[in-house]
Amino acid sequence: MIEDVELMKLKKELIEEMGVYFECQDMLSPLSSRIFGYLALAGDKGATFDEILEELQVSKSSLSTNLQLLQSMGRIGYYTKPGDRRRYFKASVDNMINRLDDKINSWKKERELHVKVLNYREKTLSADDKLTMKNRKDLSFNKHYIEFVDAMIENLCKLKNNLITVNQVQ
Amino acid sequence: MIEDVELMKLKKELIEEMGVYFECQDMLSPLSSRIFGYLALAGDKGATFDEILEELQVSKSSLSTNLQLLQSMGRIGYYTKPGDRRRYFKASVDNMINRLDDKINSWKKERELHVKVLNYREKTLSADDKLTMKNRKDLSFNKHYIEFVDAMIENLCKLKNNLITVNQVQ
DNA sequence: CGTTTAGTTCGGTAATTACCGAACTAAACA
DNA sequence: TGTTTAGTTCGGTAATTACCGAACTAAACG
Repeated sequence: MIEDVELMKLKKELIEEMGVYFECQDMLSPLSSRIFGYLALAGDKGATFDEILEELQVSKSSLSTNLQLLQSMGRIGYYTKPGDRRRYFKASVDNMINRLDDKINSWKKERELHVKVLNYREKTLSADDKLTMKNRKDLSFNKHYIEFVDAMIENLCKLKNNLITVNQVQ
Repeated sequence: MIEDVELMKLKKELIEEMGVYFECQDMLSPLSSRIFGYLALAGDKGATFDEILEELQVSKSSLSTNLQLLQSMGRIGYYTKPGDRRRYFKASVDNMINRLDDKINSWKKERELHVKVLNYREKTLSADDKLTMKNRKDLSFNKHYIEFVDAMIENLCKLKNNLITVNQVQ
């Protein structure tokens, strides 16, 4: 692969853009999210410790710590080649699916909380309160939201399984 | 509304549980997420500055700052009553829908990034590389993921409009 | 067995964030 | 017009987080 200057610039920009996204979206440290972004670009062959070091210009210790962090979260893994001591870190399809699982679980938690809130609100509203239009609307919104979250979870699971199937073909 | 001891304890627990959730999920400060949780429980009538102060036991300045933050994010609003200077802060249905919008936008960003990564990867892979099974599978996963995200976005939008409609009835 | 390679561990520091108290403002009340 | 109410603003501090360098380990190589 020939790395021309333009492509290298594009790479740096993409890593930074993904970095910001994962930082906010997945609550990763700045460095963790840039590593993850870099590995997303590196694709199937992954990248070695030194390659990441070179690209991101950070200390060995920070890189080591953040690679361990990402591995413990199930976001990356590594493989080795016989006769080569280096690890090839990569964000595999399995890791991507782990990330989906996290999203599914967070919707499940959101559902659980909504049920608890609805429950609490029904307990605390007096019989009179329940008859007012505002409150009836409010509670019905809550119920609809729970149904909505159910649909979301179902969809996520379906599409996750879809991705697994596609990946397993051959 | 009579606040018995048991119910108060349940309330505190729920606020804390939501607090932790929103902190991670929506990147809110600890206090912001607890305020939001409290207002979710308070429901349609909302809560005054002093009521929140009393419940969460924080300083006026912190409360003020975090209320402004939540308002600027579109996560809460307030209304006033004639002859009552106090603001009644609340997380209305509209605010909940704003939150959904944020989620939709983040999926859109995720889609955009995936397209960019796919683009980059196709550029950097040589013609030979593209023929290997691993890489073909890898790129096809990427394409499937984009389709998957499209489906997610469509679903979120549909269900958001659903919620808006339900809310507008009367 | 000494040296190189490929990381890891540990202690510390710089930067950021979250929160606080005190002083302040602006409206309303007496 | 002075006082209360309902917050806001500002400067500072405590806690957390992110990162770093230096010393270390464990495997492999010569």
